[in-house]
Amino acid sequence: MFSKSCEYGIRAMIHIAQQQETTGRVSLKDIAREIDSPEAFTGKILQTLTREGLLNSLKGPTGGFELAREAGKINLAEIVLAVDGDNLFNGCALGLSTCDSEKPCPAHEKFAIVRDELTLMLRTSILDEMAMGLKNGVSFLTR
Amino acid sequence: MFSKSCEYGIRAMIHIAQQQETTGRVSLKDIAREIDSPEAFTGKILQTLTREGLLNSLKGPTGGFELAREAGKINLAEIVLAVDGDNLFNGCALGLSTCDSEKPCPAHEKFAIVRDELTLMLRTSILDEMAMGLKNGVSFLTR
DNA sequence: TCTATTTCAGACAAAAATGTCCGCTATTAT
DNA sequence: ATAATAGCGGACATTTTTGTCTGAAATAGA
Repeated sequence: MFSKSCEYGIRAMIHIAQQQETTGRVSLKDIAREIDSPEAFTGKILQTLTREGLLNSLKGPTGGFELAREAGKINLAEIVLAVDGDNLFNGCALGLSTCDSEKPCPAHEKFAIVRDELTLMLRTSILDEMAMGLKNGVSFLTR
Repeated sequence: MFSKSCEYGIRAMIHIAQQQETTGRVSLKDIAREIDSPEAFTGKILQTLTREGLLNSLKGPTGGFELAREAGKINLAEIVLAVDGDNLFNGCALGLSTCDSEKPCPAHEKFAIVRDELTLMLRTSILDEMAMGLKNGVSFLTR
C-alpha cells in the first residue's frame, strides 16, 4: 500500500506530534529509536518532509525536527503525497497510463470508489488526534 | 497499491477470460502483445498463476493458457493474493508487525474500514464481468 | 574561540523488484 | 520418427528501493 519510506515517514510525524508538545524539538536519534527505524535512512525521509514543507529542522545542539504547522492541521494524505507522490491517488489500479472515465480499465469504476474512500480517510486522519491516542495509551507505535 | 507483477497478472487474466471464449487457449505471445507487457516477465507471472491453481497451461503447438475455473468463479482478490501475497489484506498500514485490534497502531481503526471495503471490492470484481466490459467496448486494456 | 552536537548532501552498498536469455521438456503435426 | 512450437526452470542483468557512511555546515554552550 505505502512504501517503507512512507511508513517510516508517517510513524515519525506521529511521534514528533506527540513528543513535541512536552519536549519541543525532537532529534533524529530519538525518532529512530522510538519508531524503531534505521536512523540514517529515516534521516533522508525527514529531509524530504522538511523540503516538502511539513517539518522544520534546526541543526546543532538542541536541534532537531518540529512540525511546520500545528498538529491539528496536518493529515496523512499530505504525508503520503510528500513521500510517495500522487500515484496512489491518481494512478490506474492496473498500471494503464490512459485509464480515466473516458477510457476506463475494466476495474476503473469499482476501484475509483474505494480509492476515493481511502483518500478521504487519509485526509481526515489528523496528526493531533493520532498523537492523542498514543498519549492516552489507546494506540501504539511499537513493533 | 499492487506490484507491477500483479498489474500484469490481472490484465493477463482478464484478457484470457475475454479471449478464450472464442479462441480457446491463449498463448503467452498473444497475451503479452495484447496487454502490452514484457513477454518473458509475463511468462513468469503466468507460471505463478498456474502453480497457484488459477490457470491451466499446455505446452507445444496449439498450447497456451486457459482459466482453471470458469470466469464467473474467479475474482480479483484471488489473483492479488496469488501474486502479491496477503500483505495488502492483513498487514499494518504503518508496517508494524504487532498491530491488531488488541494493540492497534494510530491508524488501525480507520484503515481497517477502508481495507475491508477494498477486500470486498476485489472479491466482487469477477473476471467474466470484466471480460464482458472489454468485449462490449465499455472498458479497455490498452495503455 | 573552541568544541560538541545535530542536520544536510552526496557517494556508496545491499536487497528486492523487474526484466532477459537460454536450454530443456512436452506436445502437435507432418 | 522428426521437426516445429510453446511453456518451464534456472541463471543472469537491470532498475528501483532500501539502507549506510563520511565529511561539511550550522548552532549552542563553555
